[in-house]
Amino acid sequence: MKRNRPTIKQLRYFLGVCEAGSYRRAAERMGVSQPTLTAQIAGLETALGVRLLERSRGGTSPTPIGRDMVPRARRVLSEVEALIDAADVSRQGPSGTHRLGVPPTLGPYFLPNLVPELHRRYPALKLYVRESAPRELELELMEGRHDFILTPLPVTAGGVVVDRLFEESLRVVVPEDHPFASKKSLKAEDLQGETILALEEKHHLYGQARALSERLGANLRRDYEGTSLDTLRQMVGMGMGIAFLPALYVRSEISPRKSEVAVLELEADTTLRTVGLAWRSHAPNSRLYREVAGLIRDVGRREFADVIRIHDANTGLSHDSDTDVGITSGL
Amino acid sequence: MKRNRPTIKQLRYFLGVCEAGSYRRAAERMGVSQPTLTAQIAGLETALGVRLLERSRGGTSPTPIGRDMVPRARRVLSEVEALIDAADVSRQGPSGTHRLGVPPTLGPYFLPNLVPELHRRYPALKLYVRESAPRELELELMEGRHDFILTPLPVTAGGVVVDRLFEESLRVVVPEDHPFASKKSLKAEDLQGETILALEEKHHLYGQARALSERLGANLRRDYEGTSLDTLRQMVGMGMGIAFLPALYVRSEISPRKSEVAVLELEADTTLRTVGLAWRSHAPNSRLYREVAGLIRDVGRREFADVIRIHDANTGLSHDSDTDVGITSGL
DNA sequence: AAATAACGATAGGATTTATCTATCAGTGGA
DNA sequence: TCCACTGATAGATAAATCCTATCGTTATTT
Repeated sequence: MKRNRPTIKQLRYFLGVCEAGSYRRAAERMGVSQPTLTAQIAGLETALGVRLLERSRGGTSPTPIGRDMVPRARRVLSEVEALIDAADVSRQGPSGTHRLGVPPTLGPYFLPNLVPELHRRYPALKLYVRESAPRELELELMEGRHDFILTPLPVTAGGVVVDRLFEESLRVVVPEDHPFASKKSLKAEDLQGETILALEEKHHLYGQARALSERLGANLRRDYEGTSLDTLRQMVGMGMGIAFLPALYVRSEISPRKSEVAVLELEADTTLRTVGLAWRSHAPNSRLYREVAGLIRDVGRREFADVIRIHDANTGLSHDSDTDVGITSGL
Repeated sequence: MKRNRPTIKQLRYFLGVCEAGSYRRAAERMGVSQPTLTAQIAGLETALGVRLLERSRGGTSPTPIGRDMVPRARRVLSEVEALIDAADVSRQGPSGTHRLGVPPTLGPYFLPNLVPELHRRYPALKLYVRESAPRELELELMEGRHDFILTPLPVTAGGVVVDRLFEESLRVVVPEDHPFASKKSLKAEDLQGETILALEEKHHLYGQARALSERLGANLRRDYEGTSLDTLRQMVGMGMGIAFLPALYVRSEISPRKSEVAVLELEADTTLRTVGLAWRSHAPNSRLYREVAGLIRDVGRREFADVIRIHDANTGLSHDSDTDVGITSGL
């Protein structure tokens, strides 16, 4: 006696017969032949090793054990239906939980503007945002920890599609009692000899600060490194030095009035970092991610026109020319 | 593109690949070939119309939609496992909810002694007891409302197996102020001219009372019929007449001391009714029901030896010689 | 008592599905 | 560049599914 596993089909037929009260009626109702039901239910009975139906002249009704199985079978089928429904919803448009990796230097200041827009546009889509040091984002993307990442460019890994978004300028932040505090902008040579505070090395911002410091003849202070933009701001406020901070952060977190630091622009067009959206070139949702990139540009144009410079959408720029091919056609 | 329904197998393979992180590892782990997984999961993907896995060099991991499907698939499988487990339990021994039909004149007085015994013997078995008028029990058994019935004999319907259990004697119940009240037993001729109270016609007891009344020359009172043994007893207590009551009822419900009625034996060996256990001859659980019949006899011998006469087990007595043939072999 | 009707089971055959082995094609790392 | 790993594909075979037609039994009708 071969004891296979029950199949969904068998359970469907079983319930059909229970509801119809007869093989023949059930067969007609379900659009199959009566012998098919006989065979499938016989298969289910040997699979379970249990007699489920009591056959008689006047029809068929479940045995006591069969009666116990009816609600169980129903539960199986309803779970399957739920699964199919979920898939159907997915097919309508972007859905599921997509994991977005962001650098802590960008996420908290940009995403609050993006998320509501995204939710309005793709109601079935859930975004799971995780912060990681920019250096690690790229690696984690390849490892599959993120589905797509908001990351400083360039991205060096292969098999990754990158969509350039915008360039963010840096601002100079100085203590309120610093001689510069009264100025509006600084010339490049003003910084000579100043002490510069930076984040830890794993952050992209560290490299920028170091390059700028070297070029302008300032001293990068390495004994105290900030672990976040907020601590960096506080270190500046304490008079430990001055810092380069992303304009986006400055705009959303430092209010000009009640602040112990002053913000200045720097007259040097190299004080920028380029941010892009990146995903694995095999990701089945490339189309969605490209649309999200467009959305980010829109939000940037609308909300942050004064602090970032938006790039045009780049249709073909990628490290890997194969774009999305997938069943997910509805995107 | 053919959009079938997903199968349990496909879901199993899908979860297998998700857990293993690669088709090949999953194939090895699950004892199938890798192309099998490729084909089945491709089938699942087209069935759902959704891309579930992201294939790449380093292995395979679920897409965002696929991740949403994982817990759903797991739920389907665990429901199926629960169903299989339930069947396995059933196969160990009698289980499920069996519906026992009993006449109200027997159930409340006999079952309290049987049920605990039954539960001890078949822990997985649940008994759903329903009372019905004896006349209707037989019909309802055939209609499938009961799985087996405790019923007065004879049973006339075909396709029913009957196991005779015991004969229950009747007692005569008279008001306390009745001349008979001081006697211990009555002779047949004592009842001549007495007024006899009985239940409604649909109860088996009515027929017995009528036959006895006719034979002994007593008057059966038809203007007031009792709806239950208790009302009958009360009617006797009020002095409306005397009644024949089942000895089982009398023993469990009428205490000799604080009662407004007196109980007497009748010296006539026709004061009996025969009770049997009956079930449809096609019932897959005939074996169980026969065992229950044995159990009932044991309980009767132990608890009610003074009021009922137990029949021997009848191995072959049935209206329909075909006995149980079924998968339910473990009984 | 015989005909009728309804039930599920069975037989045989066409079709589809599931699975295997062997091989291919792409990709990342030594 | 070659090696090792991934999943996809091709072709063959075994298994399952499902159909039509028919059988055997039982309950009702004539």
